[in-house]
Amino acid sequence: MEELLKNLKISVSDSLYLKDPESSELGRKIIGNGIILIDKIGFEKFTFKKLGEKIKSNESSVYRYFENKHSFLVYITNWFWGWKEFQLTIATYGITNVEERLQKAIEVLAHPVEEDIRFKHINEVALNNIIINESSKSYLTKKVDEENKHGHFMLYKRLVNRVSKMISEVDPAYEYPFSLATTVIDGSLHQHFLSKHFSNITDCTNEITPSVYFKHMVSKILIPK
Amino acid sequence: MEELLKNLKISVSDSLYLKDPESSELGRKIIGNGIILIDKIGFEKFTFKKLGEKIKSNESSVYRYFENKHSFLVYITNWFWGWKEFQLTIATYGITNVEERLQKAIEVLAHPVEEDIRFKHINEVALNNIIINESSKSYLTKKVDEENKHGHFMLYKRLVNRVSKMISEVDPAYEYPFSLATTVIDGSLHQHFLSKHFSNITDCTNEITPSVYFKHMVSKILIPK
DNA sequence: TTTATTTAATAGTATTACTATTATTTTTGG
DNA sequence: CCAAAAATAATAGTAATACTATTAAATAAA
Repeated sequence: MEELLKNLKISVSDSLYLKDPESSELGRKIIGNGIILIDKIGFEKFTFKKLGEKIKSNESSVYRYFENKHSFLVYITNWFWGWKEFQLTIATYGITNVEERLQKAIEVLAHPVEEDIRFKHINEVALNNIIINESSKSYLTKKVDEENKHGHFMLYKRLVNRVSKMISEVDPAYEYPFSLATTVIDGSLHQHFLSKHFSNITDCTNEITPSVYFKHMVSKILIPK
Repeated sequence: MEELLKNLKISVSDSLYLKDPESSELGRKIIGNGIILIDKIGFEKFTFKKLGEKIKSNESSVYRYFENKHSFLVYITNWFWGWKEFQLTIATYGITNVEERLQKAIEVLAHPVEEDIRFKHINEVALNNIIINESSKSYLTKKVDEENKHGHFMLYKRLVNRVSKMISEVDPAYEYPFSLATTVIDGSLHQHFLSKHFSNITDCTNEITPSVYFKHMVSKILIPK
């Protein structure tokens, strides 16, 4: 099993890059170091010039892979959600009890991220920080609708669909499975942020993770058939 | 009552501006038109130069009121939360039944915003759009902690506190009143955004507003004493 | 009415977010 | 293994951004 998983690739829509970064060493360096750099200095201060310097390559080389830094952010965000869905699939595989499965899913979604040895060039912890701190900037723009049309948020939407389906399996009569799914997914990012920077307006801590809070929430809202 | 309320001023921490924009005609023009402009072109494209042109004044004049556009965003965000708290206070005043009061509070928080004639120079609908689309950019920065120390998010935090207190009044045993309060407040902004741009991953519509969804959620989670 | 304050106009700077061109290196296909 | 193609690196250039600084003109306050 572990061996089998070593050749995995999260496939991200090709409209998000000019040249597939997974197709070359330089491309993987761009992704790997770009994630570290954004985590370190923040998306606003991040530039392709700085990234070029960091990987001892050139600004223009980075531009050959991504149109601009916004596309880069959308790309790594998609990668993250693809990776999450993949984890969710593995973690819930074989669980036949629908309630138990949903609880497991929430745990995977809302628990703090740990390093994944299966993807060597990507630091998942740094990426998770980016998802918490920067990812909303990928859709909070005037071009959302256009980008959405081009499928730039597909992996996120697919994940929401999957979770909402799990919700409906537990309680087919519940009227807001989509909203609840997005509340859990995006809300847990937000609670992570709050526990780090605004600890006095959240109950989430290192012990009581957002996962605990949301599992409790969902168990109260849904009435198992 | 209406007459009394006409001289209201939402007071925003003075560390957020260089010169109080409420203290002059130009200042109010900056606020009023700045809100319209950000709503129109988005925060990234918004500059003080463009705002200067719009109000037929000068870029440098705007800089005498605000250090930079980020401060401007934090200022109007604070104004919004101050205004919301004010509305909440009025709407829940005199309701003695704690459950009813919390439901009313959620309604005020999560319902789409309407124009408020009491503040002539501010277009609350445009401002609400900004809160939905841009406000998270005010805290998703590398300087959050520093800014937070200076009290730049106080009005938001005060509102969360107030709502969490209402939650605890309904169910003193509930363990996550803060997280639930932030989930309702920020989650409803998010659901508004989704219903506008990602309608197929939310159940919220013009009829089923986030307010309906969150009122249901809270009623399920809390067990009235 | 003079002084202080506010506002407007102009100019200037470093950085950003790119594009374009050319040179050099690497890859690959016959 | 060599030539052609593709990828990468280096350099230069541009318009816009996010400011700062200075000075002039208008307005308000003492």
